[in-house]
Amino acid sequence: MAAEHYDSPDAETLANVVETGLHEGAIVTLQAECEVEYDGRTSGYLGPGDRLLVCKPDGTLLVHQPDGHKPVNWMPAGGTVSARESDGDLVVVARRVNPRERVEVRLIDAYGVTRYDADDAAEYEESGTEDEMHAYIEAHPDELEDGLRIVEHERETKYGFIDFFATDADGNPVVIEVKRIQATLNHFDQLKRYVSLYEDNDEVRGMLVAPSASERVRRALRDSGLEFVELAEFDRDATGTTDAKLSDF
Amino acid sequence: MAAEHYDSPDAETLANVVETGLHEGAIVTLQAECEVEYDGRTSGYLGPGDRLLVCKPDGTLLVHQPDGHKPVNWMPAGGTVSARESDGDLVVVARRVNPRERVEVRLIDAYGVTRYDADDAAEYEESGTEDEMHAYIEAHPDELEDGLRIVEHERETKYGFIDFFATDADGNPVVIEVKRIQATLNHFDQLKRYVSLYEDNDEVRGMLVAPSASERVRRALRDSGLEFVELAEFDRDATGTTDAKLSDF
DNA sequence: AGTTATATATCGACG
DNA sequence: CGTCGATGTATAACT
Repeated sequence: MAAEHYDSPDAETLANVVETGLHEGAIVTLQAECEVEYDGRTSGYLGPGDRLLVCKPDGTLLVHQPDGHKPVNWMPAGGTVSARESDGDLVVVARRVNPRERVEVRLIDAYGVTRYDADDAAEYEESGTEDEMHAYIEAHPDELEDGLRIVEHERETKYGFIDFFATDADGNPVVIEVKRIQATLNHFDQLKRYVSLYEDNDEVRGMLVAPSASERVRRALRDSGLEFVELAEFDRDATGTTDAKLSDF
Repeated sequence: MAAEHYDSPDAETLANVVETGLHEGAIVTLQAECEVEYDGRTSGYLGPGDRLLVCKPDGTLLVHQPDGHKPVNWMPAGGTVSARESDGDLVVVARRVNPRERVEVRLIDAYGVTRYDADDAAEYEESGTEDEMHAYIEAHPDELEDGLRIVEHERETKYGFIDFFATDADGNPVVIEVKRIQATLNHFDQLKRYVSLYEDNDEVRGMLVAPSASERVRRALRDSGLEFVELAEFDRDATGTTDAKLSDF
């Protein structure tokens, strides 16, 4: 059996399942009333309540309340998760060094614990990312503007990487920043920063490529002499980078 | 009992526990071999493997692999999670409308399922956030520069919100952007955008306040005539906004 | 519902 | 190990 469950475990069982399970590469989940302390980049306290704890062998710890996508407290992978008894209660502690931080969960009442020896070699295959949008633009620069020619992809400058450095039909340089999602003011900022590298050249153009942009962003671009180009849909298959086996649904 | 566990559940039991549990406000966790499809903002496929599923009554669905902080697939709160039989397998589907997206998990082999009627009224109390840093600066502007006077907090402009609008000892205006973490190029961008609103006024200063900044960011600031002010530690208690009951540890 | 900015963001790539 | 930029970012605040 890949999963072993214990109902209403005592502190000793809990400590054993957590410590041994994690050491042997299993995921350990607990249902328990608990209180939580965090100290690190900020600090905080969560009073007693029923939560779901997930401990992974890579040092990940998640504390989930009944609502919401994000764990209320957590530790990312890379640290250590351990369990010890303290005053008859079990205390689960997750730590890491960089940055130095700690999550401490004191279990008041454990309803259940499950050791799960999960075997998973699969990797997630994703399609429609910004990388694919780049590949599509590189293959179809005309979609942005007639006569546009890509000169360089990911050009490094002292202010960061420019998505595309191109030339237009008249041979003038064009700095291009590409976003997969609706353009924001920060994206405008980013483009402006890159264009500012060439401010001694009046001929240089700046182009923000995205599926959409708010009126405020469009105005900011206009005010700075920059351009917005809408690119909503791009043929994901045409890039040749997709190989996910998606069944039809 | 707050938690009910079923070992090696059949598809009917699974469907019942998921549907009934979620409907009645419980968290449902599953250990199962499964494959996952996502379609929405992007699309993707995850081949068969052992994962932990977490379903919450608010429509949250999490699919966790054995490693890593982030779920490999998920649905945020606000949608619906449902379970149905298909070809003898159980299929868990999470959907939402805005944006329109769907996660579909086909269970190949379920090792265990737990219904958890969690009761949690506590709220997380946090200290050391950027809000508190703002409160500290508002109470102690001298920490940034002698004679500095805060004129306005969160000033709205056509290009977004300015953290602080202030005047220096000489009465010149100062635009201040505050970051709780090390300053990045994006933060520099943001400050520069706000300062650009006053570019007709040569006297206006721009100040980026953060615990640290990379050399690249400092150079970018210098090149644009903007200033960096280091504010690493601020007395969290002095702001009067903390009321978390942190036990000493 | 749309926009803006924050986050204990996390994560990956690159130097 | 630091820095930088993407993320199906999620989330809160405000319009």
